[in-house]
Amino acid sequence: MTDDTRIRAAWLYHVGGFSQDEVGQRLGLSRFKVLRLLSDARAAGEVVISLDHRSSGTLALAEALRRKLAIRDVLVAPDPGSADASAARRAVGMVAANWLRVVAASGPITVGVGWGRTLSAMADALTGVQNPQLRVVSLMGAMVRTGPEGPIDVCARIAQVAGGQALFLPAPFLADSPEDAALFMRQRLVREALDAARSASHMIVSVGEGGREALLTSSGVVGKADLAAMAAAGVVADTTGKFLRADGTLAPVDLNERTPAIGLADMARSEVTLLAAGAAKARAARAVLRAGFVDRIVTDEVTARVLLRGEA
Amino acid sequence: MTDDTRIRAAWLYHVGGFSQDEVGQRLGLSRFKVLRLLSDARAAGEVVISLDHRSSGTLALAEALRRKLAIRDVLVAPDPGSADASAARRAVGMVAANWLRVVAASGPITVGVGWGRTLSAMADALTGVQNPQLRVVSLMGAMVRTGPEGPIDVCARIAQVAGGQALFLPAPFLADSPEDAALFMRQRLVREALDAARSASHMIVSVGEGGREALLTSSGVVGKADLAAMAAAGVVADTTGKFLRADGTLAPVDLNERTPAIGLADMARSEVTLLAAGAAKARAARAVLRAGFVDRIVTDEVTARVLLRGEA
DNA sequence: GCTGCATCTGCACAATTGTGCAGGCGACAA
DNA sequence: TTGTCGCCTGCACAATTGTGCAGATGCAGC
Repeated sequence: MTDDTRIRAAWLYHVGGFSQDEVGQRLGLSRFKVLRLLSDARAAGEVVISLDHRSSGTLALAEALRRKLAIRDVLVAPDPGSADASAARRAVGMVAANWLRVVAASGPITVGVGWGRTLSAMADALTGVQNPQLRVVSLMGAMVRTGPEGPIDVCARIAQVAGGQALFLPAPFLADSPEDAALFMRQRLVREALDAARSASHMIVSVGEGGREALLTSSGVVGKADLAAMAAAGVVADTTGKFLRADGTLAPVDLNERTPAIGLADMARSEVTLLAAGAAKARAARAVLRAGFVDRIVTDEVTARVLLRGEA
Repeated sequence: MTDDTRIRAAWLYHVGGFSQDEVGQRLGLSRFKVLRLLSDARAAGEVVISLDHRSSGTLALAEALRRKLAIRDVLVAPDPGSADASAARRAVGMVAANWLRVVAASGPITVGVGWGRTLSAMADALTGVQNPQLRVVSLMGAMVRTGPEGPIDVCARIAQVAGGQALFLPAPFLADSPEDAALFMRQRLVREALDAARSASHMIVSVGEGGREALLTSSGVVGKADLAAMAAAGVVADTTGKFLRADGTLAPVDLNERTPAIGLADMARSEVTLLAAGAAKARAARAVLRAGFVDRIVTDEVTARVLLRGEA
């Protein structure tokens, strides 16, 4: 009913080339109704605009960065202009989605995914994949107060657009003690999920800054005491529930023993794509890159420049 | 230079969410310049909007038609509204492109393609495929005065977006006599192309109405005498250089011996997708369907209804 | 039935986008 | 040097699209 007219309106407008007024006449709706229908359709992902990122400028930048980092592949989204980090996330998300569209297009394939706003943006931009043999596995435990960027949501949304299967890690993102985390990881169902994650040919993760304004902090997952421990241990980045120092090594904090998730060694065995959107992530991204398990980075132009400039 | 600013402007506008005015300020261009840049980018296929066609209405229609025709698959594009046939072609082209995007996504695959305005629309709408192992083969000979809808153009454009390989049939679409056509088909290079075409796992063809206003006539390929012979023999459709009667059998005209192309038997062995855009094509499409080699039809809502209503 | 709450609708107005056209500018030939 | 031809640029104006808001409508709970 509404579903139908929405799609019909979108076709009349985008393919038929009618004005919103004309669409309204044909469908017996007011122009305003059509206006809202169209924006709904865009929000629902029924209408997707996707664009090329291969300008000569970004290509050169990507190649330079690829050489410097000595990794397999670098994709750079053009600078979307605003300092607003959400624009950078959308840009990186779109480029990552276009890449994933090709990778996950067909055949039996397992993809491990992290969480966060950039991965959420990627899920938003992802369309046109139809692969029932796609398995999407969450690489870490779940949050409690979970928005669209939580581990479960991101994983489920990606699986859903492709018509594939989603697998979650049935454990909390952060356990109260290392012993509890170990207990969780011994559970049969958790082990099954972890095994699936370890078999993933591709992993897509993002990076947190480990700071005060980071999503991990603001979402209330890590508390005050943990924050202090992180600062003391020199944590500058976190991915997949692992907290790293600037040199890419695991920081000596018990947090690293308290997150049920796959380990860094598992990631080294898979083809890992790192999403880093926004220059504020540059330092953290550098730390993750130093850890040595990243095969491809997708980032925006500004951040790419910062990474290229940075020492060593 | 221009290439670069065009893409940059597109990102600022579509991803960054700036108005054309603001984009102009950032890039040091006038609003009008930006306006033109954006429409260029759309024309160049750097910006693509694609939309879902799965409304409940068209799904029901598709399923009904699938049962009636007893073929594997039916895709119905929502009615784009105008009686204008080019809108129908765009709609069908977009749906077909979305289907092909999935099919041709990866792995070594050979796809045979026909020609015409609908296939050209499909090529326009096709993006996001990146498969160097894709081989696109033209199923018939070439036209002389060839626009973007000629066999060579369609084939090359599809191959180009995917970064794959295009193979042409190095022969004219129509030879002067059956003997000449046979001579062409004995050429080694022609035989190679035909062999490649026969090995295609998928073929995508459209249908001509065989009438006066058909592209085949207006493009000057068939002359007056041939037209009369076609009328006398009851030709109502042509695909891939074969001219069919309403019952789906080859019409007794020497045209059928004069077109260097793969044969109907070859098509029966492959998975054939028929594109039929616009109700004017309904009769012709019916004839092709009766020939029995079609596995999937992509059509628009209006035409689908006509086909569904039609006798037998 | 009534009340309060939330959602939906369409309007006036604001902003953005698109178009036709006149002038400008460089290329090229005479 | 000059004419002229084609293309590009930006302007005035036209059309389309987007927004805030007031009233309408529906609906659950009393």
